[in-house]
Amino acid sequence: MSELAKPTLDDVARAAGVSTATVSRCLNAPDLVIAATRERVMQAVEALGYTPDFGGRALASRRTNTVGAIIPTMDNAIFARGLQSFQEALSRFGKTLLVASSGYSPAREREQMEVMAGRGVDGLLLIGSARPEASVEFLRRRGIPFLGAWNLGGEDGYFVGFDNRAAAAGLTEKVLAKGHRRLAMIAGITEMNDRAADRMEGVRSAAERAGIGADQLPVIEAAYTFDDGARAFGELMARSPRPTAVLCGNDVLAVGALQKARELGLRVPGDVSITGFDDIDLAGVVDPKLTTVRVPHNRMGEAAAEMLIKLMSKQPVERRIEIPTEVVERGTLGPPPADPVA
Amino acid sequence: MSELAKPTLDDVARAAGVSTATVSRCLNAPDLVIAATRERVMQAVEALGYTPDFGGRALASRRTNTVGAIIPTMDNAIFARGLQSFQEALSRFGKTLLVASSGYSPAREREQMEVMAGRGVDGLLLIGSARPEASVEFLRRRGIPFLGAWNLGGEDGYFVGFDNRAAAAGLTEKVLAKGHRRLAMIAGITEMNDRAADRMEGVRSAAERAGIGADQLPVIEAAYTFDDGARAFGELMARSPRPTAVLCGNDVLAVGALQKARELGLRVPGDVSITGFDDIDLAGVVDPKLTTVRVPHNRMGEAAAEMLIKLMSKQPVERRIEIPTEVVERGTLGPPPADPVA
DNA sequence: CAAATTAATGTAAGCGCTTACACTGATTTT
DNA sequence: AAAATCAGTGTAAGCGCTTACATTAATTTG
Repeated sequence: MSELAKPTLDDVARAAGVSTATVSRCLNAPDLVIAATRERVMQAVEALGYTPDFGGRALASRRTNTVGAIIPTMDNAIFARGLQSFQEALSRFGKTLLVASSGYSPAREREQMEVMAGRGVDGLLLIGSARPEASVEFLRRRGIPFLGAWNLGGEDGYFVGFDNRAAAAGLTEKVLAKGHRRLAMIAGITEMNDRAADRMEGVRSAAERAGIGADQLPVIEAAYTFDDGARAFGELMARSPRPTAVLCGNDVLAVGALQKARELGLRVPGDVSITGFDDIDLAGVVDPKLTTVRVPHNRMGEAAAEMLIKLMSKQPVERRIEIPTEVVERGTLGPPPADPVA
Repeated sequence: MSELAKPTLDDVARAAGVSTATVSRCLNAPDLVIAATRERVMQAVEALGYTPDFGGRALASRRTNTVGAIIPTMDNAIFARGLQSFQEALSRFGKTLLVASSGYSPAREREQMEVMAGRGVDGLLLIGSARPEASVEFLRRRGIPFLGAWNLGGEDGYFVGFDNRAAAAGLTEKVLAKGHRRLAMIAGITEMNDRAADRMEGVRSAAERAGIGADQLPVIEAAYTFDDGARAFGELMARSPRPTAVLCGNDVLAVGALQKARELGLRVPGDVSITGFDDIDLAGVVDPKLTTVRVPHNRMGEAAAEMLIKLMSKQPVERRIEIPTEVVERGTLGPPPADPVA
């Protein structure tokens, strides 16, 4: 219960009858110390319940063993899952994770970067590549290695993620293959969100290749909630001619759409097909189960950790690691109705 | 692009023509510095792109403005949501969040405590109160203020959370009020998880009060997956007499149960009622929608941040803050069938 | 108006640690 | 056997910051 003064290196050194340098070496490079001494030191460490002070260590060694992550929000299964794996992997390397959230705002992301930089993070995990050049420049100036995750970025920088565009195109092709010609899309908000933008691009390009121009492919952008998905779906269904397949930018929107369909008395996939993206838990639980794209966020989190650690220790690294995705065909995609509503 | 040497307090002081002390004061206690000087200093800060070094600051001030959280996993909506709110609230107070996960293991939690202590966190968020006394003692010795969240603990310590036991009892009473007498429960794993244990206790005690003894209330503990919920539900349905209502320790288990019910050709709630706990997104999406207990994790996260900050600054604090929960009646609870299966 | 008080800033001593360098004694090389 | 090398340890100089105390100038007080 008594609040002991925290023991310092000095205390340990005195207790073990050695210099502080030797204690430090025992902790950081045990091979440099002869076994007998080391043992004596370790006993003192144990006895005093010594744990090194982070501040002192950071100051002296210019390293923090801390990695930062700035994500839009943890309250979104895809980030939570990826982050969890990332953290576990880091932990295995003895690194600690500092978390901040940007709420999808580049300005807030920048602020958090400064916080992280001030904290002396050895490396930084960011989401995607859509950010002001000034933010990137800031990190470069500071010499902080960083990584864009969740998608594959542009010309330079390091990335580990998914080819959202190709995946969306692949899914669209499956939809087209079922015979659908009247497609529509409920996209996530694409501004400053390259995942959402890429997915939209993917759908558009595949449609284009099938001779369906952008003018024939209504797209509504919707925020990340069931309600927004439902609302957008309602709008699309009010159009004439009515789309026979609605591709959604993520599973949450798709589930919202699905609920709205039920509400409108439309059968899925009898009257209209719906697809999602991400394959979060939800996707397998709704009825019918969602046809979607599986995006293995946990594998990505791990790969990101490995990559960042290499980057931090100046080991050679591939510039981008693509984590493969996979279309999961379940119940919400079928052929278009024989007599679509004009 | 060039990797500039990070500017130090000294650089700023020189640029502004003042002492380092004055610069430090500008940053930490601006009132102590006359406006003109302050302005000059701030300009220098701006011009050099100075950000204070965390290590130096921590070392000199014996404070880190860092708060740790050790949670079982972020990959669980209830923790992710709470943690997100916690982090946002902390951020408003200028604190940064260090995250570690225990994977539900007390040993691993203890390890992470030591990591956090080494990092000099000013305070620590833990989950629940089920942990070895030695772990608690460790934090006390170190003088690290800490908080149990997500449920209300025992004799001493600070808590912000839910009365899981009372909430479970309340839900059980609603089930009983529908006329059910043959209850069963699929609980979460209760070992070292007081939330799961409390929920089980709540159900048991309410049943007891209604004259249903523990021997008449089959309970299966299941891990946190759909499959485990489904499996447990299958086992319960094979019993004779068959339960008419299955109370689940969380929504994930309940959804698993629901799926299994469909698979078995049982109507919900016609043949059997099912209830969940937590009211995560899932609950409103399945068909029929889940009757469950709403547990406002975001409010809890915020309350936890406020409480911990008070604790850290030695302000007076209530020992426990209870966040109210609420039964949400939706589609999966109905009266028992007229002719239950013996 | 001298003395006392106050306001603004400077001086300098660490905070706990790492690490370059120095030192010692033992081992290897020539 | 002297010289060179090396392993094991100690000495001590910071790392960048905060803050107690000292100093100076401005203001108030008796």
